[in-house]
Amino acid sequence: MSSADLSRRLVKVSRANDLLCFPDPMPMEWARPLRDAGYDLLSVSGAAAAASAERSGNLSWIGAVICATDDMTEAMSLCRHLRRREEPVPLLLIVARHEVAELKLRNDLFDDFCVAPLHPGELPARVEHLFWRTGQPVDQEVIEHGPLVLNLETYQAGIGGRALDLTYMEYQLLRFLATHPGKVFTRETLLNRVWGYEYYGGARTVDVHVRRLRAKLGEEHAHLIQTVRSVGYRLGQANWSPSSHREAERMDDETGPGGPADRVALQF
Amino acid sequence: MSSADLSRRLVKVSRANDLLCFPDPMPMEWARPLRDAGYDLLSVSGAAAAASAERSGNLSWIGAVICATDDMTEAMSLCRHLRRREEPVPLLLIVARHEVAELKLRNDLFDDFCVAPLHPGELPARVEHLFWRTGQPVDQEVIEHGPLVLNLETYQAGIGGRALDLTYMEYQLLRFLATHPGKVFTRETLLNRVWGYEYYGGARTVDVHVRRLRAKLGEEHAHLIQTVRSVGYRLGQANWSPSSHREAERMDDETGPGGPADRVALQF
DNA sequence: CCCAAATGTAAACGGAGCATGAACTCACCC
DNA sequence: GGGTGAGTTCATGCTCCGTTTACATTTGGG
Repeated sequence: MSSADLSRRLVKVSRANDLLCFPDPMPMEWARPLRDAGYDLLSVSGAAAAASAERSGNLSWIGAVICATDDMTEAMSLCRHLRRREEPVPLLLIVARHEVAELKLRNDLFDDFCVAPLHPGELPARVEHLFWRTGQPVDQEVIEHGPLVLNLETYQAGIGGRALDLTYMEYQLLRFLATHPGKVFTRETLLNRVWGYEYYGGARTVDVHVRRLRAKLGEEHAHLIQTVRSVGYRLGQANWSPSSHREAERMDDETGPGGPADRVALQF
Repeated sequence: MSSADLSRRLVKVSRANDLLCFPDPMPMEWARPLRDAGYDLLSVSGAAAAASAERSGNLSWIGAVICATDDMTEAMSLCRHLRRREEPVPLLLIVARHEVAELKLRNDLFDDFCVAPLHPGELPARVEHLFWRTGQPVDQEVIEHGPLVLNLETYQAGIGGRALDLTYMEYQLLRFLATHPGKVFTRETLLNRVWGYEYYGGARTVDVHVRRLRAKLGEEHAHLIQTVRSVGYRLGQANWSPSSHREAERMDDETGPGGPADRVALQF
């Protein structure tokens, strides 16, 4: 046994150092630098395995390193599962080069990511930084949109000071809409992003959940979720020209009526 | 100003995103993918230069990408400076491989980091994720044409600061015309491109929609959609020749008030 | 000035798309 | 096993808006 192994065991006594890993087994290429940095790895084969591990009371891990280079679908499923936990843990995703562009709309599923192939030192450095900053108040823990408040840590929601008693799917749907206020999402997009890519169900499900959300928001705020006919739904009175003032600086030599000067930053 | 510049100013799909960069100039290797992703780069040579830029009121940047591969000392100095700002901005650090281990003790100086050399797509993806998790609103994609503003994400439209309540087909038609300003489209072309290639319907449908659009644009802006007799419709360059359709039609021999410089050659 | 073609205008029909209420499935718990 | 609550699906009615149709108006050529 190396001295590194020994010190890891000594450290572990005082602090839990377990990282949840995917897939099972974790490729040695990444398992080794993590182990060398003093972490213990608990590999799981997917979301189901993680769930059963949790049910059996094995909840000691303090973070997750998910490798999505081989099975992106299962990796994303696992990410989504981990995000549902009452006590979310820092989640690091490893993706292949050609899939970097795919991350764009899935930012909510992970806290940090690596691009494979990567320098051995990067992985533990990134985990370290992740743990450091999750202890910091950098990340937003609430989403506010007008009278609407979503607490991402406690999975609570409120509107106009009143608490909203939302179910899980209701919360997830509202949260997703609220993370991109104003943007219109098709039902299909919502099913993919909120229900999951492996979900196959009717699009009317979205309608029903929107309806329940509106009911719980109350008549006063029901209009926060707007229907865009033939397209989908969006949250709220989107202020759709917040960048106009920046644009105006570059267009100050434009002539003619209706120029940026008299354009107001409107909110509807 | 060239005609190309004019048209670019009138119509653009904008993501106004200024990033502070170090060093000056930013290495093309990283500047290019960031520019390609729609960011504007403001390079500074160090903390002092950033400070003077701030004093001169140039505070438009919304994030910073600091490359520490060449001058780690100055880079760290710049990081510290940015951290002292009243309104902190997301800060991404680029370090060389052999310096990854150095980061451990400086976690507080940056929000995220990259290890050089890196995949070109990683940089914008990381910036994107950084903005997402720090709660920065991602700028919306809009099309502007004079007083007309179309928000592609929210399916909203406005004219001269006033919101336009458009139906789905109205919006799609206006959007298509606005993405090719000045170009004349036959009714058949519009039916194909806006309604769909498999659409079989009367050409008068276009007329009716144009009429409704003009009505909603208001008398002041109704001329934005111009009729070209025996041909079709176009979204006009009415800023400089609002009085006469005839003049706009005969662009070949025109000697009008706008001058040749303003004549837009760009018919795409 | 007249006529024909092209376009503007108004109204009405009909269907697509959505809200709504209720029933159904499934998991979990006492 | 009954009960409860969440998620999903189904059926129905309704509103909106895209399309058509008919008619008025404009345009341009002879």
